[in-house]
Amino acid sequence: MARPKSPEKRDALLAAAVQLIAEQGLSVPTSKIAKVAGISEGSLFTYFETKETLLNELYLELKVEVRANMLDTYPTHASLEVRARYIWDMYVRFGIAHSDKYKVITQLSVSDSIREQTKRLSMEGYEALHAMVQEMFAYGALKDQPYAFGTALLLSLMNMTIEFIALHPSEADRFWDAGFIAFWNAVTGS
Amino acid sequence: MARPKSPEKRDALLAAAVQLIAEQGLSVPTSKIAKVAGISEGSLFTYFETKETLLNELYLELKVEVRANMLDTYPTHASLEVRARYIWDMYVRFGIAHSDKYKVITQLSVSDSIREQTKRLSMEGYEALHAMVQEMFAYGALKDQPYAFGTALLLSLMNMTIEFIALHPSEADRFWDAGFIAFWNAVTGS
Amino acid sequence: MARPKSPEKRDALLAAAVQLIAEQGLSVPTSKIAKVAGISEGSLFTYFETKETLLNELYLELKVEVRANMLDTYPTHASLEVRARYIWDMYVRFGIAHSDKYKVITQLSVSDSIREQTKRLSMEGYEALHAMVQEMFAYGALKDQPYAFGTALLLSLMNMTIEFIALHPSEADRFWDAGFIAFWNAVTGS
Amino acid sequence: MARPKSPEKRDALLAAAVQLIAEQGLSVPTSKIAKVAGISEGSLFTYFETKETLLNELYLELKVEVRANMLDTYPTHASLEVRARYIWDMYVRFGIAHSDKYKVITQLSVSDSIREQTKRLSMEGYEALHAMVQEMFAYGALKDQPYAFGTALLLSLMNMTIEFIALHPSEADRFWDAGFIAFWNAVTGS
DNA sequence: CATGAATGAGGATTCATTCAT
DNA sequence: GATGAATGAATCCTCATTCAT
Repeated sequence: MARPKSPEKRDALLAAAVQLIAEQGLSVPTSKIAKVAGISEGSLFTYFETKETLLNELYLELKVEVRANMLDTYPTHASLEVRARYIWDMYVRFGIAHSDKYKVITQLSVSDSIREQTKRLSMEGYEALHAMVQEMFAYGALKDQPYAFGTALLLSLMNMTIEFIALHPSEADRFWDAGFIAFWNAVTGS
Repeated sequence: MARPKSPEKRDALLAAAVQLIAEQGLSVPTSKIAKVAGISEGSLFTYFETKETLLNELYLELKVEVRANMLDTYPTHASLEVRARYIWDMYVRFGIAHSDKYKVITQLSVSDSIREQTKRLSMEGYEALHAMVQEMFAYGALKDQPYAFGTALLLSLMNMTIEFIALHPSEADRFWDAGFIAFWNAVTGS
Repeated sequence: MARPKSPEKRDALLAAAVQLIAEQGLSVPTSKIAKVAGISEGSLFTYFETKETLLNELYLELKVEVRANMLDTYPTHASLEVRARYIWDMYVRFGIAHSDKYKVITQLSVSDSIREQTKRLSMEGYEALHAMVQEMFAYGALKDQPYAFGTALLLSLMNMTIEFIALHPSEADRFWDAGFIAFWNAVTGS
Repeated sequence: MARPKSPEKRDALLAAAVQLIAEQGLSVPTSKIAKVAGISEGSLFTYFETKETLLNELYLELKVEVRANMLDTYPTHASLEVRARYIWDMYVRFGIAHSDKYKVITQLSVSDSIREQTKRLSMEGYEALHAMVQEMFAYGALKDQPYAFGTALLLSLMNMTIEFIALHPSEADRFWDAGFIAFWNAVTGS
């Protein structure tokens, strides 16, 4: 449980993994990851027992980063719309600014290497967001749905928006706004 | 004059690929696919030059099936809402009824094995859908967006709905409807 | 033993084999040979039981062609030098004019696919040449060697000359002559 | 700091390759080579990136050995005939004593796996021999030919002699001498 | 006889993981 | 701990040959 090993190397490995997976997919050899991280092939396995472990920890780390980004300075006391827009902006901005990390999360999400346990862990800590969604629901046609439906909907529209902007970067602002409006209408419409 | 290439075998290979990829991911060995299809390992390559080709043809075949399912009996002359709901129902139904095919499409979509050409081909034939989205846009806040934004939005919500239902199958109907309403509001809301 | 099958197809197969082996080596697939010959993959095996058989028959055929070329109009009654030069010219000319056949003979000679029996057969019919070599030996330092040594020597110098000319084609005539002189001196020198 | 790459294993692989290629031709599986070398199948590829690389390095190694054998104790200041005979003896002796290596060189020379670069490298370091040939030319009918023609001639006669002796080992000495005399007369005759 | 699909034993190479140094 | 050589199962694909049509 103790982790006496150098955290720098661990981070270097994860960073290398992000870069390489974004470029070449989940099948990148561990040896390549180690080399890009400036670490020996064998040492990778003192930081991560198996490749699968590396992938799971990477997934968690990225999800944590995304969540921190969205929620650490979340304006709890602002108006509903301000808060919703805040979430939207932080997530979409992250997806655009860190397209490699975004891609990796996407790849890992559909892969079969992420354990249930990891998935569960990655979904914790979104209380503020759930609350927000519930508040939004109150006004509209989705009022009887569980908040999880709302967050899934939000996530799906944010992802769609990020991917659409990736294809049409010159009109980023326009789709950024349009996406949010669509979300707002979807959830609050009656 | 020789034994003709048998479409049944081709289909068996594709079906085996669907089953195995849904279960085990894109990394299933071609040998397993051949075995499940009841065909020798080498024969697979008389039907598909490479594994990549198999994957591309599979992708196309599945997309074609989805499209046919959505559009072959599309009620062109029905009201906008009926038509929208028709698309929604057919796609979502397909995703739920053929969760293995649905998973395979998802996996292939994010993989790097699908060629640009294949992607392009898979996007043809959606004119009716584009038209429908444009009609919907006319009424709402998204009126200035390209129809592609609308179809992306539709696709993303249908997928979200399918996946949500897969997690909560006992309440399928409820989320099925909720998803549609969300979509309707998202696109027509002002 | 009877060979009722179309000799044209057999010849086409051998010709295709010459071309492809010269270009790509002995490992050319039989399927390629068949295709270039305009014959189906399986039919190749009605003309030649195995690939090895094809190779052996090809070797023999080429050797026979070379021999015919050298000896069919051999000037039996001409002077020794004229006869020697005749052999030299005919063989070297063949090697240069049919570099593909020449290459194939060379490849087959060192390969392990030619049976002893084939090698033996390919060495028959050189009586005139042996006689000539023996006549040459009479005058010089090699007088006590078996004629086979002389023919080996001749062959080796002709091959060397062909290969040298292949590398320096612009000065073909010069090396052609020089080779012959070297041979003449080698065998008749005292 | 890790286990260092062992030159013994590299040598064992090369030696195994020599043995097996001499016996079975260039198509020996890498797996067999590894097994005979007492090394795991995968390890072969830590010593040689590809089979082609193994073959090229083997070729070079053998050529270097032959050259060293011929030239390392070459009697630079001896008479022309002594020097010529020295070359002849060393090369022919090598060919007879190491018939497996000799065979491998022959096979590789005609194969298409040897890169131009490798061929070029393998031809360096023969200055003494070139000089010797040129000296011999001075006396005879070949005086106007480039020295390369002379070395080609020498090589071709040495190879012929080795192969002839391989077929008639009981009379090795006789053909050994005869070959040299033939060479001497070929090059110095007028 | 001709055809070319079917077969399946290889074959070169890769790669996660282990372990000697 | 760090290193990278060692391992060998696994993978995609090839190809001579057979055989159904």
